[in-house]
Amino acid sequence: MATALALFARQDVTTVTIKDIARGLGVNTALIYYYFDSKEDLFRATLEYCIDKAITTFRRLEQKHSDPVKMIAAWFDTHTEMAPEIRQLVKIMLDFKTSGSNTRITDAAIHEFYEQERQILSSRIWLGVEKGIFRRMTMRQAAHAADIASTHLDGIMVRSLIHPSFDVPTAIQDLEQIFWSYLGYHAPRNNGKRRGANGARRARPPRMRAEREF
Amino acid sequence: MATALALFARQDVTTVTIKDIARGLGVNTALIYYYFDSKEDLFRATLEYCIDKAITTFRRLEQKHSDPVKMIAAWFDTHTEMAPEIRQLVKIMLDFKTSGSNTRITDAAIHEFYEQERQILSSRIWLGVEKGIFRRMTMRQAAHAADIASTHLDGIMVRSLIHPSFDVPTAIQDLEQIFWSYLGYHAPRNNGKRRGANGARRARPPRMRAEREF
Amino acid sequence: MATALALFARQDVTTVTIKDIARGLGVNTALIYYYFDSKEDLFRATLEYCIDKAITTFRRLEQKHSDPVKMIAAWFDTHTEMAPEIRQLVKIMLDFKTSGSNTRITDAAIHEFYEQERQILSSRIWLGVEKGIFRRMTMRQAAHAADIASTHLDGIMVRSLIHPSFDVPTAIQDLEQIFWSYLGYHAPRNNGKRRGANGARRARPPRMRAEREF
Amino acid sequence: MATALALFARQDVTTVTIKDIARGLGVNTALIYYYFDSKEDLFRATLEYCIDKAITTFRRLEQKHSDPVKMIAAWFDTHTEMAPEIRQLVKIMLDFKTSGSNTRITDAAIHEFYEQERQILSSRIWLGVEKGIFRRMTMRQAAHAADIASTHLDGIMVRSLIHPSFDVPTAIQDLEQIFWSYLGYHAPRNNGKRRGANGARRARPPRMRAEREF
DNA sequence: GATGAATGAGGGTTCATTCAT
DNA sequence: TATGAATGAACCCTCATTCAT
Repeated sequence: MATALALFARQDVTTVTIKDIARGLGVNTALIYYYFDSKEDLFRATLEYCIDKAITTFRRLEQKHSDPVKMIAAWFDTHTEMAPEIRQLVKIMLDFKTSGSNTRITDAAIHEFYEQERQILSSRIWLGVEKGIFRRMTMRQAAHAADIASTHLDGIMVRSLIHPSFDVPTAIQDLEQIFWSYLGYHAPRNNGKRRGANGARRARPPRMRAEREF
Repeated sequence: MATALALFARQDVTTVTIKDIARGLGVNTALIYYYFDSKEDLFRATLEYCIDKAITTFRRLEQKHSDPVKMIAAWFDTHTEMAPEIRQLVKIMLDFKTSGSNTRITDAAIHEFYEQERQILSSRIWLGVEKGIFRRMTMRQAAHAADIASTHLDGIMVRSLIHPSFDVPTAIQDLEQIFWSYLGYHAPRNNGKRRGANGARRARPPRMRAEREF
Repeated sequence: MATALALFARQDVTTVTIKDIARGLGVNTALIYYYFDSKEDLFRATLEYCIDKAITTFRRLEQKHSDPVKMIAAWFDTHTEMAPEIRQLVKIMLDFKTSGSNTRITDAAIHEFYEQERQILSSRIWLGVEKGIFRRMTMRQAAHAADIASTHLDGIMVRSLIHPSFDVPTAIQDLEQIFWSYLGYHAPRNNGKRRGANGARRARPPRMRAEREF
Repeated sequence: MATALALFARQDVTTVTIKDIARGLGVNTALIYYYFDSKEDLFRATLEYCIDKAITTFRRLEQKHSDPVKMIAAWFDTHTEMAPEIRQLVKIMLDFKTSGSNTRITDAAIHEFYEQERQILSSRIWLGVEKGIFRRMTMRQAAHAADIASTHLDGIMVRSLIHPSFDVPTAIQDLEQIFWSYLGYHAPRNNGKRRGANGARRARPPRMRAEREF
């Protein structure tokens, strides 16, 4: 599935042949049919495998960080670090939708993915609201905020699919800034400590004055 | 090309056959080859036709509205009204990118599309900055703001491709609100007058308190 | 269909490949799919074509001979002359039955074939009964007599499929003799005149003494 | 082989896969190759097994009945009772002939089957001739008579393969009547005693007047 | 302009068969 | 004996493309 994933992410699903996948694995074509019923079955399994991986990653973030701000920051960082994988996922979900194969179960998996993302994000946003870190809002609004961030991230992924030179890390950073502002959270002077090992996220002068917050 | 466009938008480009298109037109398959060199050529032409249409629409907006706020508002409205077409365009650009056919000329067309969008938007943002309607920022920052909005719109389109029930008008409205705020523009009390004939954009209670405006 | 028929008759339907048929015709494989939907469709069409041919032959006999004895004799002669074709037909009907593809329409064609055969034969038998040439019997019994002859002929065809050296002409001649006897018709001294041009039906010493005529 | 036989009889030999047979047995595919060299080998073995069963049945009849009339009557009864098995055998012999695999040894088995049948039948016919029960004929003619009955039976089996609703018991009864007549044997008034347990063989009014005996 | 007929290349899938264990 | 995994050869079918008319 990992091999298939790599190919599905690069080319169109219909352009990837079973033979390509078999060749990528160094095995015989028929062997794929020993493990999967059909190309569509493999595609479905790959998509689900991919979604599972993403959900697991999200869940780990949730367990690691109890502080809302830190978790959300880590969530953005994860998207920066795993941009290629998430881009793959978005692309495959799109392909799946237009491939005509509408297995109920996979629809459910896709739905689950976005649902999980929303839950994890919105629950932490809500925690921040309760703690008085973020501006007052309803739970519904917290979920809505999560959706907006998630939608924008999809946009970033698509842009980077269309434009290979698109600067994903910066775009995510921009989104993050807007997001903090949207939550009414004034980030402490970014003294460079919060940022993890991710070299991609280079220090940049704050683009907005503190008092105006974009 | 219109017929091809409709099919390309619904299914994957590779799953649309020349015969499908010919059948859709009620003509013989071979006739398509009388007008286009190959399937790829047709695809390219269709993409360009589609992009031209979009650019023309944008240009018209520019000519119609000299006021920055009105033009930008109209730009959002256009995206709401023409969501299906724009979704098509995004989908086709994605397909084109993953179809392996990297004609230089089409790459240019795609680039041109985003460039036009950015120019139109950013020039008006800049005008607003100069007029003191929006917060102070550099030209570069104005262009950046345009990019952020454009990226988010792509995200909305993708979401609606993945999730057919995704509420595009509301998502665009949310984006618009965030965008005004980002520009430092405090919209006058939305008294429902600005909204055009678009029934999809139903009146909704303001989701945010005026004083905070997220 | 004639080419397919020849191959279907020789080998198992499943062993005949589309490529075999195309090669037999000197055309490209894909061309077969230009005229037929699938291998099964071709098979079905071939079977129907084959049945039509047989029915046409029978009908011609009926129109040619008004005399019951002559028509029935001609009917046997036809089976002798066209043994290869009829053997093909029987084989293909069998294959069709075991191929799992149970198109209603083809079932109907097979049924039609046997029905036509019975009608043609039994109507002439009945005419002979009315004329007093054959023994007295009901119309139902006439139809039954036709069935018995037809079933035996199928047996002859199968035997010749299993045993390539099986002597079909003699077997048909035997059946004919039994049949005349069954109808209570004592053939006039077979002076060799009745037999047609068919060299296969060589003159043979009468196997039975005239007075007993089995 | 019994499992294979059941499958071969239902579907075309080429459509039965080794996996089908293995699944039917609840064993692994490779195990079949532990006992048989190839699919063809299995097919051959199955055919021979099937033929052996039939020959054994015939031999038993021979040993059981010394009276010619009784044995021949029992022979017809056996065909009525075991119609499904014999139909299988005929079908498989046909399939074998058209499968292209012409193992000498299996040809011999098929030949042996018909030879045994002819010997058993013709020897009893001859006995009847010698005893004066049947009309006078040569040994050769006795063998020929056996062939005619056997051929007709094949026809009956084929008919029932093609037409599942074909009335095999009645067809065999018809054949039997014709056969007695052919042998010049005037059956005693059928008082219902001779018929065995076979319910399928319902009493029917004699279709022929005694004095003419068709 | 427009069509019916024809083709070559290749894709998904199946299946008899083998091999290491 | 028995199995899971692996393979090569083919088969059916599709499709972009061409050609004669």
